[in-house]
Amino acid sequence: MDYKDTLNLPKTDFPMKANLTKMEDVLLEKWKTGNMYGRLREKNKNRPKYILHDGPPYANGNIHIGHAVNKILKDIIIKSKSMKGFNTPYVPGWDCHGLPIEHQVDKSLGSKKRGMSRIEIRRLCREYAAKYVDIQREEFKRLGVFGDWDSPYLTMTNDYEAAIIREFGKFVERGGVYKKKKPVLWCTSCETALAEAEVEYADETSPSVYVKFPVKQGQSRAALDDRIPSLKGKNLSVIIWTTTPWTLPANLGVCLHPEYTYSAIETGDGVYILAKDLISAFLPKIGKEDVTIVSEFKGSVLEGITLSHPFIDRDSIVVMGDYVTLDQGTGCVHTAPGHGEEDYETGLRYGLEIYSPVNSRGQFNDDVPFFAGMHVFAANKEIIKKMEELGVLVKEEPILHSYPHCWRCKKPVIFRATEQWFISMEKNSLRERALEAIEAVTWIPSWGKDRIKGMIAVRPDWCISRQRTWGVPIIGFSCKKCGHILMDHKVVNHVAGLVEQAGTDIWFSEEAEGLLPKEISCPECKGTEWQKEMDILDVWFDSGTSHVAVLEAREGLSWPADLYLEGSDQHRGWFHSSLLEALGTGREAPYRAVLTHGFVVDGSGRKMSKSAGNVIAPQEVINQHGAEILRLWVAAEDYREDIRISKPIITQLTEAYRRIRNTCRFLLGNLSDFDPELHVVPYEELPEIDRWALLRLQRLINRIDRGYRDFEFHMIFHSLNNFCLVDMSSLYLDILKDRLYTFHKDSKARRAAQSTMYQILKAMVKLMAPVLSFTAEETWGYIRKVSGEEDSVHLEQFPEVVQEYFNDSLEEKWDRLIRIRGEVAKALEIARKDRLIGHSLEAHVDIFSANDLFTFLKNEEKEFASFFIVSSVSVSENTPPSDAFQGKEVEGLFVSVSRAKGDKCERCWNYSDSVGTDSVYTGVCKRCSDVLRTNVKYKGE
RNA sequence: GGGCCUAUAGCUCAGUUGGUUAGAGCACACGCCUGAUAAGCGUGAGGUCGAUAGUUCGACUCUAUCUAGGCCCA
Repeated sequence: MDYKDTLNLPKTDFPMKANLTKMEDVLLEKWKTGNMYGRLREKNKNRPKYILHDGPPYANGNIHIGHAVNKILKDIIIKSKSMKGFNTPYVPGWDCHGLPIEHQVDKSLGSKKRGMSRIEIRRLCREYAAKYVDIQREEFKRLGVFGDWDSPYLTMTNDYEAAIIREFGKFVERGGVYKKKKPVLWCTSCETALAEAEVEYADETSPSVYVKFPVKQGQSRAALDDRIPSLKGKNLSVIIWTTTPWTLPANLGVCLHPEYTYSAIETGDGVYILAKDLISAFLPKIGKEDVTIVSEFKGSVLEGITLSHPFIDRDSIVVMGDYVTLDQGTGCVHTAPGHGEEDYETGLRYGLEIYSPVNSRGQFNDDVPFFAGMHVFAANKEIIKKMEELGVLVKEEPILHSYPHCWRCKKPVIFRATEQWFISMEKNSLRERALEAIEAVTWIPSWGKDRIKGMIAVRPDWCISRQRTWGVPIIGFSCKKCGHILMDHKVVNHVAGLVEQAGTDIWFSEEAEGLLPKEISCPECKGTEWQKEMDILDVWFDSGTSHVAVLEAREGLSWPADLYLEGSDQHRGWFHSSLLEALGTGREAPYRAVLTHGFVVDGSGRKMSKSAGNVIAPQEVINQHGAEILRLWVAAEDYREDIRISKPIITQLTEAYRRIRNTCRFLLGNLSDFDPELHVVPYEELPEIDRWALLRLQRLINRIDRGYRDFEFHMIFHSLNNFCLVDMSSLYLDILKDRLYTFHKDSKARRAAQSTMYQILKAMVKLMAPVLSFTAEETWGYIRKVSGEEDSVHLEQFPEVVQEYFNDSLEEKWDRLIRIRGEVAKALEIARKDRLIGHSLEAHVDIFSANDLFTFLKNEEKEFASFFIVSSVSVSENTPPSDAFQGKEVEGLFVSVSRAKGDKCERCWNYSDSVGTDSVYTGVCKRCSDVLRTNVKYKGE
């Protein structure tokens, strides 16, 4: 007789193999048609809000793995906060303006761009951005991210652009904006400013020159002589080295490192000053082998000394800068604040003029002696000639180095100071207030605070102007008559009103008259003719205002955000600009907490790059394994550090996924005939092992709750994984099989097991829902609901811990029992090796012990057979046989394994003497025949 | 070159205020089972805790330097 049909084997349609890509598509469709996001908002509308404000990705290209990490983390937080009882609206956004898009449009236009108007180019940029918003939106949705995808925020909509302009107006109103010269990369052939992204570096030969800057007689020289008497009376010059002789007419200073040692050397052509470490490299240049060192001193000694410009009647001041290096040259850096980034910074520090006597075509202005009208590159030769005549040229030689070139015309570019717009860090104590505001924010991890503080503390004023087309215009007007800049927030707000209706295109289509309020005259000269500004705003200003344009403006959201969550590069980016924008307009920090994640790197910790060939695209993982695996990966990794991804890591996670899935499947299969409304056995009546399982579940709930609370999602994955594996699969569920399969279907013991499993399954599925959103939802669909439960797990709340289930003595006792079970397993394994047994049910186990341990074990004797999954166990105080297994971790425990007595029950596979005693069911044990007889009775009724 | 950060088994992670032989799961090896079956169970082997020096009775833990890597600058 085959007894298999008389067992209660697991039964479920829940597939073992997920076929995730397909299942995910089905669920995405279900969530879409069922308006999942809308239902969540409706259900939670009266709950306290938790606002995670989305940092806008740039609307360019497909999403990469970093985007996926960011959005999945946000989604996990949104979903977990929602299940924790918060109302969690999530409005995704995109950053739509800016150079990279304009760049792409330029590229596709090629030479056609020349004939096009700004309006036309802007239209193409807008279309380009809109296209990628759509593409990325679909890609983000595919990840299973819940959000208001139908109405995201875009920095290029009229209302958003108007908000940007009003915010700019607030800065104007508070006097925080000013206009000043600053050097920018400039192409003299295209006559345009270039961004760093628009230059290409290529090797170029330049004339490098060593030039004497004579120390000027006078007060500063006298002071120097006092400090270093050995220099007194000497013909003293500081020697500079530069590869751009054409910038010498704009020289206003010479920069030394304050800490380096400089030497004054006697050359026969007067005393030269240069860095000590560079002397040996310098001497061959002047054809010397040896020189007398007159004196040595730190660079700081020379600070403020006045030098004479080598060929113009002008002073040059010795300044200090720690960016001076000893790689090459003389350690004395020619400084022209109008022609270099570092020079500019230094110039600001020392109050030097930002002097740049070069026009847009690269020609020297008329006020430049000798070289007026000459193109700067052509002037190099002439300047060298002039210096040679004057005897200030020490040495000239060609040098091959990497030099920036215009990406379009391929010609070398220059640094040229032009008028730029700035937000002052000092006006209204912006820097100070920002630093204070940082203190009030929770930074996770905590070092984020130091990082952003360090940046805010030293950053220069915020240059907000860009000489570009695709962006929000800087609302500024200058008087055509006297050049006065109109700084009036009322004017700015007037334009904002126009933009709200017509978009920022109106700035480019209308003349100044059409943009200004009526009857505006110049406060300086009473002129009424105005010139509009053509620069646009830095895109960081755009995204930096999102807290206003989105959080303040949108119904249902609130200000400030509870959380900003982006990669750690955003300490300089969005966290930074948002903070300055908010403080600069009189608010506090726009976020209560800032969470940062690391960057995705490959399996060996290297950054991903096309050239290294180690890029893994999210689409690749989704198509091959499913978005769920990507989500699990994000949750499994400690994202505060670099996040590694590789094929083996993904493989490992798919294995872990299967394990979790299979545990759910087993639970479902064994609950097929369980109706929670009819069959629940109350806690008090549960066998101890079931109560232990529920206790473990409470621990899991606690741990996972903490994991979500502290944003430590890898704890969640590991806890869940371990719970499924260690507590459930290999222990509880393994032991339970006998009870579930062989006991009477309606027996209390079996219903008790099912009651426990039912609780465990439901809790597990809820706990994993924010991470394994698809699988949890799929599983939820197979779980029998009780009234009041939702059809989607995402509308549910997390399970609450039941304090009653905690029990220290129970926990202690079971820890001990599990350790003993481990010892028995070792003994069984030895018996298996000796071919005494195969399956553990073929074994009888004798346990020997004494004293307290014996008492403890004797008490549990009856439970041990099922606990160890063997046929029988006896506990005795006798002396163990000499070949007994001695406990390794449990002192005083001896285990002896023998063949189980009796025959194997054909039904439950346990060995017992009772097999064959029943007159009808001859092949089974007493326990089974009892069940079978009851079944017949049931059937007969 | 500067600021911030990271380094524990092949992989993903634990490791409480410095205190016994550094833990888990996966992967691996060997075995069992065939009533979770493209599943399940057991046992085992893996680590001078990136390197070096120091503080200490004692360091994975504290300090310094170095190496490798990441982000942001220059």
